Amino acid sequence: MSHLVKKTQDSLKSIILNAVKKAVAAGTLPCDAESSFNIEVPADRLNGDFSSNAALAWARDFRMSPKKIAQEICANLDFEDTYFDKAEVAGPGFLNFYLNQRYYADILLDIKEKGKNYGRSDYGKGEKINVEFVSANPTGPMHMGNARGGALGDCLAAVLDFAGYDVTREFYVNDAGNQIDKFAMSLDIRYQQIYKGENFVELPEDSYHGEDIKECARDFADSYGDKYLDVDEQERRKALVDHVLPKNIQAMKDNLLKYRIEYDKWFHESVLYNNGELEQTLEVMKSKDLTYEKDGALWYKATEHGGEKDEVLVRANGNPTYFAADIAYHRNKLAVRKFDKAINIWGADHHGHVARIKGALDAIGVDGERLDIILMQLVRLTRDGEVVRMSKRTGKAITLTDLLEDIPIDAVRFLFNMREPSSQMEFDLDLAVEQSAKNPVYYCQYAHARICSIHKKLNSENIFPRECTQEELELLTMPEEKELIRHLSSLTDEIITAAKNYDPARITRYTVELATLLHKFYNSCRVKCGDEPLMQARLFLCDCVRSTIKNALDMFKITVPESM
RNA sequence: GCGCUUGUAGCUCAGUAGGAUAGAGCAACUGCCUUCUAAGCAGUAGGCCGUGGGUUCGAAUCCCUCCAAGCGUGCCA
Repeated sequence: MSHLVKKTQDSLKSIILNAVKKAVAAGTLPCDAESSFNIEVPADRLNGDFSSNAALAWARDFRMSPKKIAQEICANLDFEDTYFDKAEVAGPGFLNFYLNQRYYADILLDIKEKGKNYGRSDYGKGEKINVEFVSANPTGPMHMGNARGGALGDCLAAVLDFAGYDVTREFYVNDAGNQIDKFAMSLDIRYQQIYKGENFVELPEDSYHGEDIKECARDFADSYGDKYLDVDEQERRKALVDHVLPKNIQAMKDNLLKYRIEYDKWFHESVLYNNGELEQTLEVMKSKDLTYEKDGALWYKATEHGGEKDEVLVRANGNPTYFAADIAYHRNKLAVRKFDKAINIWGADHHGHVARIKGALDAIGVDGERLDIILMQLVRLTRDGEVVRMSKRTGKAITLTDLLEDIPIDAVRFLFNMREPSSQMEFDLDLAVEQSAKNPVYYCQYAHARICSIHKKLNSENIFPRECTQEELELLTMPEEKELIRHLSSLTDEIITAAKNYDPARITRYTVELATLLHKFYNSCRVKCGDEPLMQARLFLCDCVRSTIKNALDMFKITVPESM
C-alpha cells in the first residue's frame, strides 16, 4: 500500500541527485554528494510545500557556500513529468519546492478511492504486538487512574492496528498470589463483622479497608446467610473469593465496555500457577544459577543483572511474589505465545519495576528489549482547587463509573489522548464537566457536522454531489483549500509516526488541526458558489474531509455526529 | 542519600529522530451572522524555552553542572 506523499518525497530526492549529476557534468559542482540529506515539510508555508537541507548538508563535502550549492542545484532541476512546478533557494541555502495542482487533485482522488481504509498502511506488517493496559486489581473497583491508562492503551492499540501491526489487546487479571489472600482475609473479617459486630474482629493494617469490601461481604451474606460462619477458615475464604472475584471481574468488563474498550484476551494470573509455567520459570532461573536461598526465601541475584538490590521470588511462607509471577507472565507473552513485542502501560509509580523485569527476562534468555513499558504519569484530580486524594484505604477513590457518569465518553477518550503519557496532568473535575462544551472533541465533531449540514442544505435544493475529474479538482486553488488538502494527505504518515513513537496523542492533535483548517475553509470559500464545477470540486473536498475526520475519530471509538 | 520522570505564554500543552521569525487552545481585549450550523472565523496582547556551561555554520531539541516538582528505593502490587 504505497502512499502518494511518501512516493512524492522519495521522487524529490532523486530529482535533487539528478540535478547534482548534471551540475557535476557541467563542471559547476566539484563531485557527487556523499552526506545524507532530508526532505521535510517546512513549518511555514511561505517556505514551500517541501524543503530540503541538501545544500547545507553538502557544504563541507563541496567546500562551497550552501547558498551557492543550492543555486547550482536549482539551476539544474528537471521537473518534467513530476508533481512539482518550481523551486527556490531561501535563507542560508534551503531548497524550497512547490507542488503543482495535479498533486492536490490526485491526493483527493486517492482519499476517495481508499474510503474508510484511508490512513491505513502495512508499515507494521507481519509483526505481532501485545498491548496490555489497565490490568486493574480485581479486588476493588477501578478508579480514575485506570481511565487514562484505558484510553491510552485502547487508542495506542488502534493506532498500531491502522499502521498494519497484528495487535492483541490484553488485560492481566491478578487473581492469584498474596493480594488475593489479603482480599480473602478482608472479606472474611467483614463477613464475620456482619453477624458478630464491628468490634468482634479488627481489620489489620495491611488489609483492604474500602467500603466496597463491606458491600462484597454483604452480597455474599445475602446469598449464603451465616452458614459459612462455622466452617473451616480456609474453606470460608475460598467460598468468599469464588463468589466475589468473578463478580468483580465482570463488573470491570462491563465498565470497560461502557468505556468502549474491548479486550481480545483476559489473561488470568492463576493460569500461570496452575499450568506449571510459574514453577518452570523458577526452575529455569535456578538452573541458570540466578537464585539463592536466604532467610527461608528464594532470592533472585538481581544485582548481578543490573539491579540495585536482590529481589525475593518466593517468600518464606512459600508464596511467590508478584515479581516472580510477572517474569513468568512476560515469558509467556514473549516465549510461549511468541509475540514479537509486548507493550505495557503502567502507572509511573511502577517505574522502579521496569529495569528489574527487563533484566530478569534477559537473564532467562528472553530478550528484554522486546518488552516496552510506557510509563504514564498518574492523573492528579482537583476539585474546588484542592487535590482529591485517591486512597483505597479511606475508600474515597473516585471510580471509573463515577467519571463516566459525569463526563461524556467521547470527551474522556479524547482528553486523555491529548497529552503525552509522560506529562503529569492535572485534571480539574469541575472544569472538565463544566467546560465540556468547549472541549476540543466537540470542535472536531462540529467540523464533521458542518460538512453534513452543507450536504443536507444542497440536497434540499436538489444539488447532489457527483464524481469529479482531475481537471475539476484542480480548480481548488485557494490557499485555504490547498492547506486543507495538504493536511488531509498527511494522515497515513501521522498514524505511522504515532505507532512508531507509541504516541496516540498525535492523532487527536491531527484531528483538531484538520477541524481548524476546515473551519477556515468554511469561512473563506463558499461551497454553494454559483460555479458548478467549482462547487462540485468543493463538495468533493468536503467529502474527503468528512471521511478523514470520521476515520480518525472512528479509530479512537469517538462518535461523529451528523448534526450538533 | 541513590534512581526514574518532568520543567516552553497567566493556565493546559505542541514543537516531528539539531534547521529558517518558538506555536496552538483556554483566560483577556477588538471586530464578523438578511448568504451552506457563530459549538465558528479574523485580529490584538502575552516568552532570557528552569539555571549555568559545552558541542557547531545553527540548540527548546544533543552532553555536563546546578535548581525545582512528582514518583520510586517492601518477603505490597
